[in-house]
Amino acid sequence: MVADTYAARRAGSEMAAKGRVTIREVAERAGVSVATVSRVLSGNYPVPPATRTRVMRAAQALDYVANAHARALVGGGRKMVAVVLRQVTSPFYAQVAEGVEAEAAARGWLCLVGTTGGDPQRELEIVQLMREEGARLVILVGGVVEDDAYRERVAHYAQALDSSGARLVLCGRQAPDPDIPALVVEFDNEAGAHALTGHLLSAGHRRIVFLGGLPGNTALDARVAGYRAALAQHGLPPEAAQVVDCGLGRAAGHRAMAELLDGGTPEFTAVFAGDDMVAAGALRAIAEAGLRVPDDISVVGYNDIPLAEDFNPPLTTVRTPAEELGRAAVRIALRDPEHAAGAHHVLGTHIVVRDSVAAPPPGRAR
Amino acid sequence: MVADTYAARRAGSEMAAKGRVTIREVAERAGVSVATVSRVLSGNYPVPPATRTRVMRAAQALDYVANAHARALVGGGRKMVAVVLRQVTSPFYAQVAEGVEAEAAARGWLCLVGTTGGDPQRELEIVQLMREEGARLVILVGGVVEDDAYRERVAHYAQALDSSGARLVLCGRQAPDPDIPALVVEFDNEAGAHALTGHLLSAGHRRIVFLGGLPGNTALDARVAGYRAALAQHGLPPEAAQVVDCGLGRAAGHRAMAELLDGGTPEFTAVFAGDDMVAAGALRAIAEAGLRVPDDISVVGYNDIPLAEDFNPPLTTVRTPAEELGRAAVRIALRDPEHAAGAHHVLGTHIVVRDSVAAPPPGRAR
DNA sequence: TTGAAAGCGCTAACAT
DNA sequence: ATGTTAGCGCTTTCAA
Repeated sequence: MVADTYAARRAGSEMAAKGRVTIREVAERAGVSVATVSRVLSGNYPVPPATRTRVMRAAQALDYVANAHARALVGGGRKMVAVVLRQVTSPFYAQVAEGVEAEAAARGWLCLVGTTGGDPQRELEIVQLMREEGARLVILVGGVVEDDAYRERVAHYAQALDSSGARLVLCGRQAPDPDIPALVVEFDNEAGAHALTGHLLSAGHRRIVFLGGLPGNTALDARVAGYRAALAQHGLPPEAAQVVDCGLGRAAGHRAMAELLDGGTPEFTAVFAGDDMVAAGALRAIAEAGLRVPDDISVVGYNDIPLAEDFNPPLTTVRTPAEELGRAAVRIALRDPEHAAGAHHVLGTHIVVRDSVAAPPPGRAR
Repeated sequence: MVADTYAARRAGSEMAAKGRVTIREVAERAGVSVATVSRVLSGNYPVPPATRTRVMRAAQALDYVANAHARALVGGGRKMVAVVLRQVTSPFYAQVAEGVEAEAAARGWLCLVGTTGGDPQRELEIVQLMREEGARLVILVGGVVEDDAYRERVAHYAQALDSSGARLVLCGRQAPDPDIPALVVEFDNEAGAHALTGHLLSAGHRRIVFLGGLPGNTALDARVAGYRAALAQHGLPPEAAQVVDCGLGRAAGHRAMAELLDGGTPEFTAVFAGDDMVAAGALRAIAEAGLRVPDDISVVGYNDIPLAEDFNPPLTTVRTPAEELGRAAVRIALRDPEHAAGAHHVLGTHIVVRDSVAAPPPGRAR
């Protein structure tokens, strides 16, 4: 009596071996050598139609799939790009990842995704893993607090990757040293923030708080710099700048805004949120405080995530073409590998005007 | 005269070979055999501290990283799980992917992500790729139109994966046949839709349109079924059900809603959107038509994506714990591999009440 | 305690 | 036109 388990059934027909079907089994079934099978499947060598068909049939019948590891071992590695980001659920990061994946797939490259949760230690592990896996392109996405440890880490990644023929791309963060063999692709955050602050200023606002600073984070620091520069250019004193370093995320924006509103009607008339998620939190806190946007307070965000248009009210923000950032990263890195090292590309951004900005309320202007 | 290029510099110190550092180089530097190095690095074999240190130092100095392909070839493959989904920018899918990634990472597994854009052909290619790559777990995420071609495809995936010792998990979609060696983890869409429709009914609505049907898609079909069942249970005739098969996505929801509103004030008083993105589009169209939510029309969505709370008004919807879906998929599949095949797990959902539902306007009730 | 050697599945010379 | 064979980098017996 034999139990009719999957294992038992599997062992039955086709004489299927326990593990995967190998090229040798295909060769046997087709009555040729493994070399011939390899040639047929690789398709890079002339093989007479007759044997070709025999081999294909055998492969099909056995449902053979090549072992990518064995192939990579002898062929010098598969074409694979690795994206490393904080989290995939951030709309902005997700779009970048999608861009990378799309561009990679279009060129027949594989895409590996790793998330760090913002932990440098984890980032290091992931990069190591990607190296082991033989990724030829490692793309680090998103801003980070740039301290000495970071600089050293990135220098090490770049050197290590470079010495094994792989390439490092920094997406939305800077290279600690221009001599490092890494390609940088990012947005001009300072210019974007400058323009956006200008938009607020033009509407008549003078007391604008920047919500979501993150000292050391290059992306946020650049936005803060643009904000300050715009204020200064408009003739306002340095003290006019009010930066709340609450960090990013909807929850942080909500909490910080609630605190700001705690003491009754605030002095400021506009809020520059570090990104759209912060803006979402701020919007919510303002509504909870019984204030209206943009009548009582104007709010702007950054990134123009897909749902920014659905906020209440639709959010005025800066469009940073995230998917294009991802696509550009792989396109540039792959187009001209040699020249890419040390290169620095900046992608343009522009303001998207919607309904979250109005003139400050008469009583509180100035 | 020698150009001081990176290549030249690299060739200089350390005698670094052109490619990656291999175990042999480490062995040479440490003055031991490759076997010893392997034993030290694997750590699964007693090695005297003295040699151990020597080897570690050599590996460190050379910045050695093992070749995962070679390791996989001899060691039977790395622990890797593959997630295949339509796109990463959908908030719902992104959350599922994050859950999978998190649970996999926590167990030391690697996570490969592939996107299909909804193309069955591409899905097939990706699954093939994952097989080549030696994924031990392939997770297909999201609903699909379930036709004969689909059934055949999935049966083939499952059989092929199973015969090479890998496992197939269907996340949010059904197995075409319970005998197929695949694990299914999904939500009870019918129950969720039933409850949500009941919520609308309790508020006094009788003319509710379902926006976002997608005939053949199991997830949507189940929601429609729940919607119809609730209507029937409330004593309404079958004709009371009005299903608009516009498919999913914000754009589709917007377009379909705009059309519905084209002929002036509509007959229906509430909208059941197929998911939150459709709801976002519908909300927008309603606002553009000069109508208010929930005063003129009530709207509900499905999935409770992270930003549903920020819609205008905050959206009443069904919470489907997407990240937990992803985590559960890998947890269950890994916990009891043998028993997982053919198993079917259903995760609970619940309504999240916010501000997008009110009683129908007096003049239009009934 | 350590080394030598046999493969893992595949490709690419090199033979025939 | 097709077969034989030498590795790719690593782990793991089997000896010493």
